[in-house]
Amino acid sequence: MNMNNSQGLPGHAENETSDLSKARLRAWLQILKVSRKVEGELREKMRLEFGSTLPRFDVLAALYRERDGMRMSELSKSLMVSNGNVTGIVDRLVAEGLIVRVPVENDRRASIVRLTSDGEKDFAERALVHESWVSDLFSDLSSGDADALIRILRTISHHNEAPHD
Amino acid sequence: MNMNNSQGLPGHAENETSDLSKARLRAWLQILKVSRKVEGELREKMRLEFGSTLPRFDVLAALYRERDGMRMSELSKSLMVSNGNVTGIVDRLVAEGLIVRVPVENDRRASIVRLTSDGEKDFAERALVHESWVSDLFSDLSSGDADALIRILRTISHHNEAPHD
DNA sequence: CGCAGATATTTCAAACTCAAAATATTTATG
DNA sequence: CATAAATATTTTGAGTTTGAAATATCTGCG
Repeated sequence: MNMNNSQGLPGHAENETSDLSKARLRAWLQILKVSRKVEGELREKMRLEFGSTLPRFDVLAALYRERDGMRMSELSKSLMVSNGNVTGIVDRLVAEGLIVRVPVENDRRASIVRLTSDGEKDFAERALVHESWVSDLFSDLSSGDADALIRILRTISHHNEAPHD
Repeated sequence: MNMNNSQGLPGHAENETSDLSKARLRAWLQILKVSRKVEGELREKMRLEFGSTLPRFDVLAALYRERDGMRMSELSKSLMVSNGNVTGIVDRLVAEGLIVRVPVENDRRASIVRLTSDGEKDFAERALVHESWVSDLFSDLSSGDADALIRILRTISHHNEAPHD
């Protein structure tokens, strides 16, 4: 699978996992812990305050950034979830009148999803409240630590990423 | 909901969200991104290499740390998922012969779940491979950054935590 | 003892999620 | 043009997840 000591650091060929490997595992478990805790809190607030869910919020947020709309495949790629998953979320948001499916000229396979004016208005309000929830949950995070966190996490998320042109 | 500027820093009563609030939101979005990416990769490897799933691995891991077994409620609290959720996962692991339910003396409502010897053996092997996967995914994370990451994330996960005793 | 409230777990319905298969359409290739 | 391969999306089946309701049991109080 992977060779221990994959950075080529000096060391002897041992079979136990390295200290570095264990530190990385601890880091991952801590990410998971924070992620679950925060998601749990946000989900509950979403439900109580908006009568909605995180996945729906995520779709609205993506469409709010791309006001001209996105294809289903762009949405699923942007949210890092499966294609089939997005279909169901979009169905419900359409039923709620917050988004619409628009056929694409010259490609009858595809459709573009975009916010309705209701969806735009609703999301704009929700986004402000959502940001305040996050800021509250992260109120122990200083500006410097936030920057450090972002920098470190970026090195992880860029792992094995194709360099763009 | 929350007052802007909840740290009592100097500033004027403005309505826009603060730079700090935005930095925290970006930090949260980055956590979410890494978390989803890593979970996705681990889920796929889990499925291909072990024919199993992350939630099942998480339950086995919790029981491996508590060799004497755990109650359902302890499990769900430790994994930060709902009670009903654990029931289903445990049912499947029991069917696979990796764990057992043991009745609790003097409390017929509760049961204790613990690894079978098969479960213990299987998990011990899987845990090593799992650690190597994580270490590979985090191979750009230095020892110092891992420690910094853990420290910062702990300040977040300890937010609003009841002081013990 | 009797029984109200607390506790532990399961069941349930709805939503989310994935991977794979199915469908529909477009593009490329001979 | 025909049709194989590629692309975009939906459908499907299994599993996970939640929150609420249902069950079963225990505890404390009169």
